[in-house]
Amino acid sequence: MTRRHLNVAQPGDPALAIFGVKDSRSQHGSADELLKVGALAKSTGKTVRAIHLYEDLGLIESKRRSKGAYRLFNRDTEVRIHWISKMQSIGFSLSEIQGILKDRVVADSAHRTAEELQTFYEEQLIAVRAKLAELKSLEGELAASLNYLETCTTDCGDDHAVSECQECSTQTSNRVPDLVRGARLD
Amino acid sequence: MTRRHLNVAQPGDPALAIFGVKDSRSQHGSADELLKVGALAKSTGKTVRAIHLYEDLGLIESKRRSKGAYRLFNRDTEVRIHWISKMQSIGFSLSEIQGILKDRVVADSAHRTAEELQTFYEEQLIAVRAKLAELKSLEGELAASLNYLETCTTDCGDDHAVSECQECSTQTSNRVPDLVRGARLD
DNA sequence: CCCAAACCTTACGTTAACGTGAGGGTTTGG
DNA sequence: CCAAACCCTCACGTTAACGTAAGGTTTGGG
Repeated sequence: MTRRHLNVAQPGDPALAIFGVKDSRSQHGSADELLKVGALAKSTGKTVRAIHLYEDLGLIESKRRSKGAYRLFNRDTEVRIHWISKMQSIGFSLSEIQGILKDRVVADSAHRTAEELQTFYEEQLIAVRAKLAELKSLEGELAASLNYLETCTTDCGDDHAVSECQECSTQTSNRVPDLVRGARLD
Repeated sequence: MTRRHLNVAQPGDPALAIFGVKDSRSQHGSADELLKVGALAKSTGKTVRAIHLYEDLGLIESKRRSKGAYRLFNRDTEVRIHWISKMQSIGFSLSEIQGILKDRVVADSAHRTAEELQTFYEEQLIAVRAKLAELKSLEGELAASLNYLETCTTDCGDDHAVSECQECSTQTSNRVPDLVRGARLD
């Protein structure tokens, strides 16, 4: 009872099934298709430790335990973990992911749950678009810098000391890309 | 001499000036325009501690110290720090940023230095484009999920238990967006 | 000249996301 | 049925990027 130090959704919470799935893949495999943690780790590219952590954080849940207390997961957990990986690689923290999953309301109302998810994903969409904008801007800056540097390496003629770049006569624009300026020291 | 535990570029390294700047802003203010750490912090939105850290990591450098050892930075450090912030917000770690700055070769050859930077930025551009692709994919998934959920909240009619979503007859597609599937529990 | 505000160095604390054993059961192929 | 391969539960270690506090010096306006 006092064992869990982490913010975990009550283990007693009914394992909510949210939004229908007509998709066939998710309905099969009732009992035998269960994975032990090692197999799950291998198939998801995560470590056993990571999977344990995710469980502690309430991000995943094992269907049941073997007689010897081995965790047994069903296949859909792979989907969940891949999703987690994706979210992570995009910049979400585990606690943010936790937030997403917790957001699946407790009240057993499909409409309310759907609305909550909608609200959440709308916010996420805005955040994602902001990140996209930033990255695009960086892409542009990188391209500009490469362009600038290209001129340096092809049009500059004889090599010279870096300090002489101060009086460069090769570059036509007087605009030095931020990524070049930023990388400079003064 | 044994005081620095961090990977710092040799303090003795000549403060390299890389690539010319015709831009007027960077040529002015010889001595009086210096900023104390507090002012720099305020103008960049960083904390004093962070700035000290950046200095220890060799990401920035104070022009000189006052008689009482106060750090005095020149204006261009603001540019550098804003650049650092941008890089961070996009997902680069301080040590990666360190890598970028270290990459400004020691050999005093403008051509070689330019080539190094080029190589580096080319890699970065690829990485950035990969991240962009991932984010775009996520954007699409979010949009699809919102679309799916929109149908739930508007076309579904009477409210019902979440578990009944399993036999949904409202959704026309049999494809449940990953972000909805991923958020489900089984 | 005086004192509050700002700065200095040193060093321990913190959150995140696992890594890495320790000590001890469980499974399973041969 | 037995050893190798897995798994379990603690629980402390680690890296990153600062936060925070302690104890002392420097600045600058009144």
